[in-house]
Amino acid sequence: MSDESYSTVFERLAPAMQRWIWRQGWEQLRPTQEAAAPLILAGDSDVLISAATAAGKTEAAFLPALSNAVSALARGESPLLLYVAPLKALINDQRFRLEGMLEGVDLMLTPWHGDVGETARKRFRAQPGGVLLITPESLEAFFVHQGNRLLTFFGGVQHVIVDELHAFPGSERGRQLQSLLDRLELVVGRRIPRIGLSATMGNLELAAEYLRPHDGSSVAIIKADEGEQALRVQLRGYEHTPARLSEKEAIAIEATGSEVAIEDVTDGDTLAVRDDLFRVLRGSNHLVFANARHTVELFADLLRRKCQSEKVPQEFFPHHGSLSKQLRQDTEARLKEGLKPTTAICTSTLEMGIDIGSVESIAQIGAPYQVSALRQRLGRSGRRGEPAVLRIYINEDAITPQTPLLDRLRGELFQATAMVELLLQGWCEAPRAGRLHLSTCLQQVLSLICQYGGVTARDLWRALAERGPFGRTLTKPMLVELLRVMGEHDLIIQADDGLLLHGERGEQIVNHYDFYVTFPTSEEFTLYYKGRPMGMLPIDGPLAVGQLLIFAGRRWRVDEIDPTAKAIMLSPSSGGTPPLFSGAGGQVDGKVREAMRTLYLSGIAPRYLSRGAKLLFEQGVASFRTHELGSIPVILDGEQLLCLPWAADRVIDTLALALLRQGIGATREQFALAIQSRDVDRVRDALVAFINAPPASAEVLAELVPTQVQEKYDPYLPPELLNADYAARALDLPGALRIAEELLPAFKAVIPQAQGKPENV
DNA sequence: GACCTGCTGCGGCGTG
Repeated sequence: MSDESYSTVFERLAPAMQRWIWRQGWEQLRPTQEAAAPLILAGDSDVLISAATAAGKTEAAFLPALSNAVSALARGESPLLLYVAPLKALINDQRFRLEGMLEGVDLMLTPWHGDVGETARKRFRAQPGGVLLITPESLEAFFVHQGNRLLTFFGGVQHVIVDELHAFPGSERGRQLQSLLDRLELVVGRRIPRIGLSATMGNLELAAEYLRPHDGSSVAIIKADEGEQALRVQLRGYEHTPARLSEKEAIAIEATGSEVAIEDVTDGDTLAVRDDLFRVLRGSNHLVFANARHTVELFADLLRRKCQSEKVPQEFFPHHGSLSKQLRQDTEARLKEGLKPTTAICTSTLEMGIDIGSVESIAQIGAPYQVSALRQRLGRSGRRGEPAVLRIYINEDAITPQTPLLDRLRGELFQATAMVELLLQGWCEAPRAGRLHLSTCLQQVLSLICQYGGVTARDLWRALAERGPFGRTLTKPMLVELLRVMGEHDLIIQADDGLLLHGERGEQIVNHYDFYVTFPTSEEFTLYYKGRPMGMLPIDGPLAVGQLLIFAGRRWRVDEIDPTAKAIMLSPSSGGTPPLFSGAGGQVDGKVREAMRTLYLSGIAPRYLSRGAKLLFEQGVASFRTHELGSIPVILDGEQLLCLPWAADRVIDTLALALLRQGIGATREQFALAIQSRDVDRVRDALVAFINAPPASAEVLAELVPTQVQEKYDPYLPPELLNADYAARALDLPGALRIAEELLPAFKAVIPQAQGKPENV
């Protein structure tokens, strides 16, 4: 950037913003800020700014947007800058950053989310304008409760800033936000320039289409030059070794009244991971990511006990979404202050947004599901100029003559390695497009009725589809069917003049505060110790008084369960197992599977693999070669045919359903398609039939899935719509057809037999 | 073989 253009942009900012820049001691603006400012100042286009964390995205958006607000003030207007973020904590952080920028500027700053008190709300309602920092849910509440005053509150809006944009596409919340932003434009009667702030994403064109549905190509995309941050990776591999005591021995010892130490019943390889974490992480700040909350609890407990037995200060703390706000904030504050060495063992809670400062290294237990998540996690590591450090820990089963072929392939190690390779290549997943989002559509219908006090079907079509974000996938017959079934459930009624109003049930739903949230929430019990809340535990399985569990990195006994208050009283205990939290599986991208195949074919272990990991890698390659999976990706494995399509989970699921439809049992097992048949000819004929006469749509296959209800308002959808929604969400028919063709030659070849597994005669 | 996110308006009562 030349001096001339620097000064040009700088001089166009409001004097108050210039003073703020001086106070920061900035000698120049960053290229992203230079590029964004003229576009935002002009106020006639949407802008998507994509950069790694801490790259000055917030300033790139706010310095010019606030400058526009200052100009409007000077013209005697009352401008509004609307900022939407996915996390309350992010709004609280941004509030303090913006306070400095607003010094000497007559703009009110209003954070607005569920924890914000009535006083601040009253102040904004009395004098709308300034900067409003809000969540999608609280914005929804405005439409529900202030439908006839929206113009008063939002009439002056000049820009909408969407922070952490990458968190939105593909989800219910994402669609809800798109709908609300469009409804806002409908209310003010003009296009409001949108500014999206995003981490690196796999496909910025799709992100732009998210930001401005129907017109993504008009969005100006500004991508920061990430620079060359060095990355140091190590991937450590462990083969399973048994615990010191078997389960039987442990039970026998407990029966005599003696206590069994947790270390004696924990697998040897798990303890080895603990020991390595303890050895390398002690003394500074780190994040250890685990894929599941119970893994977080297990390692937090093992490391805490290790600190105790070694008589050193405690510095390992758990952090996940079911822990109480207090416990989480204590850990966050300890990390941020940086006074005492601190390692948080966490789930994706510490992946995004909240300011915890940077940490020295990142550890990851188990293969991640998405490269984009790995990249986000890595973004937390590496102070300026220092390399980011990543350690991945992979545990695989020990190999015995009984070990199934799939486990011999060391899939988790190869998945983790493939993801690191893709990370190094700069690739990451693109958001999923093409979903119907009928659950969210139903919610928006109810919300629109609140806003306008009644709407016609024609109004709904115009608002949601013609100009709104549902237009790409929602058809008129679908909307008509949705409205019909909403009437059946008494969610809506039609007045004599054709106006749609809330039915009795619809009234109940919109009047409950849960209505603004568009994703489903499970019933959770609060855990108490000495009257102090420790966190929330989702209860799906049986839980009994006297049961032992690990929570918040400690061991507990359940003393009392109060179902009405949804409360569980605990007391400390020495035994316990981590609670199991339920959940559906992740979805791995096809590109990751392809990268795995490349690794198997090359047989060359990358240098960042530890000796143990290299050993597992070589075992995987050996099994792959022994069974000639490179040339024929199908093998007879006991009573089943095991097939390796090297495709996305969604594609394998679709293939399994295609076979199921023809009477052949098939399921996805890890990255394989397990076909419950030894009859190669029959499977080949089924594949040929699938290719030559494919089902008319993925919906035909989706009908075979009994568990389609997943989203909040799914229970209200009629079978056909639910089925269509599920098919668009979970299946990929074109992908499955492509892979079926690729697989077909293998089923024409002589299929080898897996070794090492006893044959049923 | 999963994780995360979020929540109004109003009445009643106590306190400074």
